[in-house]
Amino acid sequence: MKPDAELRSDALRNRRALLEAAAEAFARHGIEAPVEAIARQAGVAKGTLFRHFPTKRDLVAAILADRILTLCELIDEITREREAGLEAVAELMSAGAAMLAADRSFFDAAMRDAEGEDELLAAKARLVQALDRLVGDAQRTGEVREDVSGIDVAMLMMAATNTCAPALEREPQLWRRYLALMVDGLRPGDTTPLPVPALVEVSVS
Amino acid sequence: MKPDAELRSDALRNRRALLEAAAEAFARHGIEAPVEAIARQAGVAKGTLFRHFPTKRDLVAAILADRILTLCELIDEITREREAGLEAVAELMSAGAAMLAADRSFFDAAMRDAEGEDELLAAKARLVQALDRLVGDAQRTGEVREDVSGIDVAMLMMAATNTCAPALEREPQLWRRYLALMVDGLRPGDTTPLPVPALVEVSVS
DNA sequence: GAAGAAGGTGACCCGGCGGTCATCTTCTTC
DNA sequence: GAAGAAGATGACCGCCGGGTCACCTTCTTC
Repeated sequence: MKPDAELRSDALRNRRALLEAAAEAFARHGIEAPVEAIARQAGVAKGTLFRHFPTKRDLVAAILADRILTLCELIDEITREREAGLEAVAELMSAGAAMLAADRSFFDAAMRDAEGEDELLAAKARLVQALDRLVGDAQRTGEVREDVSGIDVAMLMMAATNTCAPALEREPQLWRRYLALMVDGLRPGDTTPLPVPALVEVSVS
Repeated sequence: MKPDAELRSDALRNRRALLEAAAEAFARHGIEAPVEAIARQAGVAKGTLFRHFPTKRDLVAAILADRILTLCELIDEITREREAGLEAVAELMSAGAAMLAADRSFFDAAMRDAEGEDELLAAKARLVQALDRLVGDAQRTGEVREDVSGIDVAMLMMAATNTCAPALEREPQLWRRYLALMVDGLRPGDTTPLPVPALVEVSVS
């Protein structure tokens, strides 16, 4: 996709409206939100949407990349302002899980294959790096067990919200319960040896 | 649906073939497996499927109820043959998670609203009861924290597999890693207070 | 303000899927 | 073995949703 600067003024406006409408639609209805509805919400025709994003997949990827970078910035902020340790990890997990809970499409999008979507792959790589640093710092304080990685933390965040997803309307905070249990599973001490290595990257064929 | 005994012999045969084909199709392709393919696999026409199960939903419910009752029997067996404690709970979680990992439709089906599907509601109720007993026994030994319930255990089982689901083909055992972390979260001792009460029943509008 | 390029439009196409029904076949019963 | 009830069939329907394209509109540039 062309850089924004090369776009005509009306095209740029439409592109932004589309991204905004898509973000809202995906959050509310999940990744299945029809492109037609997104275009209508943005005040443009379907053809316009497909001019900016040749496939629905591209649109999803654009929004997901943005979300992931937001998370990265949050990690940087926590790293700067909080003391390293389990609390810092828990704070990040809580914020990330809240984002996942507020956006039905986030999990689905995050776990999809991102092959060929460079922007998205870069965002994911940056996230994993930031998470590993946060977790590593916490491990050095002795507050987090040694055998978990940044990706594990991401997986647990997703696990806590995703399982509650169908119940979110009734119990919008339910994920906090399971996140707390999972944070307790990160403590060192009396632990079960982990039987399988963690994934190396968060992507899936 | 009529009791089997009242069915004509050919109808009974077809019904069984349909259930078998559906179980396999749902396990392999998830709940989205088209009814057409199920009918073909069972060697009957689509109309026949809809005679036995008026909606796809009914077919899913029938299979799910069967799966849930299998889990119940497993719990009974563990209760009889193993000593109560965290190990017993972990064994059940492992078996349940393995079932979930082997059947892409299990989670989706389990979290759907079951309103009006009496057979299914009964099976779910029985499962929750059995889980509460298993967990309660373990708590009495002091090996499991006091603030979790049977439903929590079910949720964690689902959380472990569901989050790995997109990666299952690459890493079919990955769920074991997260299940182990979650089991460690069930230990008493240094725990975070759980911020939200557990659900009372596993069903969702 | 003319001209052409960039962008916008929406009717249309297509494939997939759940579900229906008039019609034909098979089982059961006496 | 006749009759009728129960069951099976598969063409058909309607809906949905992603994606296309020939044609029209708007912006930019000189």
